[in-house]
Amino acid sequence: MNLDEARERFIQSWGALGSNWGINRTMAQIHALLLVSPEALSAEEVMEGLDISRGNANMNLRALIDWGLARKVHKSGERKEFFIAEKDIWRVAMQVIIERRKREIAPVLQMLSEVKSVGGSSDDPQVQAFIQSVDDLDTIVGQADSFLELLVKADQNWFANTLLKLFTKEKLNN
Amino acid sequence: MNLDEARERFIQSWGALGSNWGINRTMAQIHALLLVSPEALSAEEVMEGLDISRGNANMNLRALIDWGLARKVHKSGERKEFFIAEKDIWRVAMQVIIERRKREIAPVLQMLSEVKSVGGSSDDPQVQAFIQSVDDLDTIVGQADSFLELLVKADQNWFANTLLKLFTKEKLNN
DNA sequence: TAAAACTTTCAATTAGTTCTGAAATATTCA
DNA sequence: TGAATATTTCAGAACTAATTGAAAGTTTTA
Repeated sequence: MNLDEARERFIQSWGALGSNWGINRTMAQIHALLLVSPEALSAEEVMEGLDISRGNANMNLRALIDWGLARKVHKSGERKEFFIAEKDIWRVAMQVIIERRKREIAPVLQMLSEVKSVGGSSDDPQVQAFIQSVDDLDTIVGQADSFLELLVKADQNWFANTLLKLFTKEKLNN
Repeated sequence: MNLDEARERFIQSWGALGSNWGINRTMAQIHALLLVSPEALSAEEVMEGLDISRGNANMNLRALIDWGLARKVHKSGERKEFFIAEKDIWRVAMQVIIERRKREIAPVLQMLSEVKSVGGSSDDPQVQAFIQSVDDLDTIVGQADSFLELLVKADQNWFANTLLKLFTKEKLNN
């Protein structure tokens, strides 16, 4: 496999992954293209590299910047703006994804606490069963929420060192 | 709020959550409906309960079974098949993680290892830089994958007690 | 075995999302 | 300032995913 083929394959795959995680395909592809480009690229170059329209390139570059996954750089003597990917993608990408997930969970926790009020102290077994299910969900969704919250605060080194080592130890002990 | 309203609200919300987590809305709604139904439901009942077509119900019930989130049950004296959801919500969460790992993370790791082979031992700085980027990603994605694998092997109590408590302590210490 | 009961499939439709490209706006240069 | 260059916007087009419903397939019963 030569460099161009490898880049192409990488960009395609990364795009597919992104689209499964709530990042649109083109946005993820632009991100991939910037990641594997040693130099900052102009909007023009992104358009050509991925064969997309000016509007599309512009919109998704802006979205990437919004998300903190890319930024504009200025090349002296150049009039155009250039773009590079944030290389520390753990910090940024994970942050973004985790925060998104948290935002999605919040309304569910709200809903769960609301529906628990159903029927008050009814002893209808249907109601009992429903409340039981909802309680279980509430527990686990709550745990997921706390966990995500902690991940948001964790940084890459903390994750790599503390967490992974801990897991290894735990696993060996059991 | 009465039981039917609560169920309805629950089904809607769960459907919305699912669609953000790689499970399509209808699939998640069917799962929710089965979760809050004390009895197993027939395809017919699912269709009526969610007001969806026969084909849609069938396809998504099959998908749920595929994902290990529901199963068919047989009622004696009945000719129809009935469906019941996995009620242990921890297992549901783990099952979703298992499937998504298989479907999404595995191919990405595969791709990363393939594209790393680019140019063999070339000392072209372009190639070097590309390999560097890919290596970084490989590390991160690999760590995330290992983490998920361990999580899947862990049980809920372990997670709730050890992991969450540990995180809390870590956070306070830093 | 045949008709009834039930399940699955799939082509066509509908709904939802993303992309294009040309026009409008903004910025830079001389 | 005004011509050239660069960026942004957005309505409609193109594309993708989800859904329908009718027909084909399968299993059961009598």
